[in-house]
Amino acid sequence: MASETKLTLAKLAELAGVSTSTASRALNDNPLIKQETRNKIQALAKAHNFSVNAAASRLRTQKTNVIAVILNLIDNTEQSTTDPFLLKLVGELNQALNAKGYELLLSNSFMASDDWANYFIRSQRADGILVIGQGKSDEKIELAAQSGVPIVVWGDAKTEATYPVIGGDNFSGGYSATKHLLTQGAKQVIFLGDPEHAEMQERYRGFLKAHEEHGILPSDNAVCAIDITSKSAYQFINDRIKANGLDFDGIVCVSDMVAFGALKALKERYVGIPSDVGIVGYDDISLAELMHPSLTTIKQNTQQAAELMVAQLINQLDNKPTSSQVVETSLVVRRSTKLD
Amino acid sequence: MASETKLTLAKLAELAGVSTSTASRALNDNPLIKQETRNKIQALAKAHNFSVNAAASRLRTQKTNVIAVILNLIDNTEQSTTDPFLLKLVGELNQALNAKGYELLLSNSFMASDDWANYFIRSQRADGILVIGQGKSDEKIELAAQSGVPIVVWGDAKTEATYPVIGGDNFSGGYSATKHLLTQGAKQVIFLGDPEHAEMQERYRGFLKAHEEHGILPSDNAVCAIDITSKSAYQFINDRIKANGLDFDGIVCVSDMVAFGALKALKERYVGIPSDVGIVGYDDISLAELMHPSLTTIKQNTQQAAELMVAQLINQLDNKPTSSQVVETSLVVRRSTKLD
DNA sequence: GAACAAAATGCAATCGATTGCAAATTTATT
DNA sequence: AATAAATTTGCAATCGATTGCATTTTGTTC
Repeated sequence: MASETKLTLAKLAELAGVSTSTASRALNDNPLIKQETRNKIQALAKAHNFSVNAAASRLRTQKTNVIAVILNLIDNTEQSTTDPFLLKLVGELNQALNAKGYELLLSNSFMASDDWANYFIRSQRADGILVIGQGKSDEKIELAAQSGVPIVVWGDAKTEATYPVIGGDNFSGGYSATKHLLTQGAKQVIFLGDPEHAEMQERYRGFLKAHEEHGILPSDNAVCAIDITSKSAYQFINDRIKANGLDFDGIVCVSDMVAFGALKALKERYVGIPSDVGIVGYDDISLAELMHPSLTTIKQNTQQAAELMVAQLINQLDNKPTSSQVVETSLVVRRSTKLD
Repeated sequence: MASETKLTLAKLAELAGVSTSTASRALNDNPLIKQETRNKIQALAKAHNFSVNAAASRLRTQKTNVIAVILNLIDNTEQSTTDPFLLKLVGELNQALNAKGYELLLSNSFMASDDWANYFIRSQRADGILVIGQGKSDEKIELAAQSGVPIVVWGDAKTEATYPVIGGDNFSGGYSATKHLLTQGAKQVIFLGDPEHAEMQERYRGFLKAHEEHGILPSDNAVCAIDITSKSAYQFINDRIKANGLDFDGIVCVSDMVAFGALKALKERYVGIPSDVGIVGYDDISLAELMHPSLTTIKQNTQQAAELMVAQLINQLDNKPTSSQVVETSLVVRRSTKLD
């Protein structure tokens, strides 16, 4: 139905009886233009439903006002498409970016060649990159960062890196989850998740620290390296009990989804929770409190996370100094660990 | 560090000793150019990490290869940022779009003025729009569609509309959920969700049909219009039982999240599931089977949904005829309704 | 080797907005 | 009233890739 020919700035200017330069400046609220003129042109633009051609504007200004958000999936797990925590974070990033006048281009690490800097930035598709997840290796991230591209990563803030990393305090998260279980009287706590990832590694360190403080040695097979999915967790716990019997009385999980999988396996075997086994999740997704029993977990403030990430990215865009930042992290005690 | 000056097509052409036209055509694999030349230039581009300036290309070609995905939130509920189903759909859309060479610009209905056609399309930010959710009113959608913008909506496919709507068969979903409960012997089934929305309305019709077939009249207060969140559901069920006692023995929920909220309330009151109350969800999100008891639900094939939406959108972009489409919908029976 | 067809390449205009600088207009100053 | 200063506005180049048309190169045929 584009009945009239396309409305360009030039045509709008003509309608207003001014030059395109004036029109352009007026729309951008440039103080060079008399207030009255600005008002008039802005009103006219609104009346005619005019909106600046983004492609042309980006070409000319060399700025897109778009930020690429990359879900950095871990190969061969489908964590990201399923995990509500990550998607929640995407939602929060969307809000935070919009608040600062940016739009969000969504990608995952499977698409978009391996050279992010090239694909997103040099091609002028976006001004900066937000990465969700460090993955097992950070080569792609490092590569992009090396080439001077504005980039911020959600991961473990303690990571030594050339780019800022925003993340919860994983050490303290792992520590307080474990300590909580030990304090409740657990003697054999297992760690459910792959300590190879940067974030998990820190949590595992916290796990060890808590044990140390309690003067307890984790059992030999305390570390259970599994994929970060509820399915893996379910299978693992099943197999473990089948093979060894119930040789643990507490579980520290690396995500709520993992905890749910474990919970299911335990319930099916009529293991009492928390009487026989206490269980702590990570993330505090909205379902955690809906579980039965409700899930004790480590809460990470996603809204704050998103705001910090965006703030650090904007710092880079403005050539200001940047730094890694830690997001609030706290233990939320619920029924999966609490014996009334 | 962008040490060298920015690499443009012109510079690349110079390096290759050809004109920019040839370089451009070579990169686009235009058969006008000798195969040998094409190979050479493509190799050179790769070697120098060249990638075409998207802004310039979009300006010239009048095509962005970007699709805007709008999470059409229902005012004053936060359904969308929390509901895993919707976010899952976004993930699937991302895959489906990428497979067709499009990128995904994420938005929600709060930002981006009210005039979507204007904001996204006329401004040349995107070539088309995918809307997730019809909301309570479709004015914004209708407005955009009226102005001839390529647009496809996830909602109820039976909706009479000028734009194609992709959705599950809500009537049949509501019907089979209800029928299943009645067949299991339920006498007083309630409908948990707001029948004002197009999708829910259809499901409610199915609910009525099933009752009719069983020769049962739904009770007066069978319809429970609540927000589509687990919290509302939890509160509602709590209040209801407090006020009326347990005056129902089956619940048809409009989403799994709603079902979870109801489930929690029931469990806290030691209502037996499914012995006292059977419960059916909708969507089959990954957590449905992890619940205890696992949740009987209506599964909607999100991958197929995404593919259909993208296909219909591309039809519009190609000026081919389009149509609303129905996505596979099936009852998945689990423990929340099945008395062994 | 001339004549013509086919294949390959290049020229130059174009997409639409922005912005440095120059020009025109208005206001202030003496 | 004349000139300087300040305020507004307009001219024209620019961002970088694409493409219709013209031109050159290569190949074919007699």
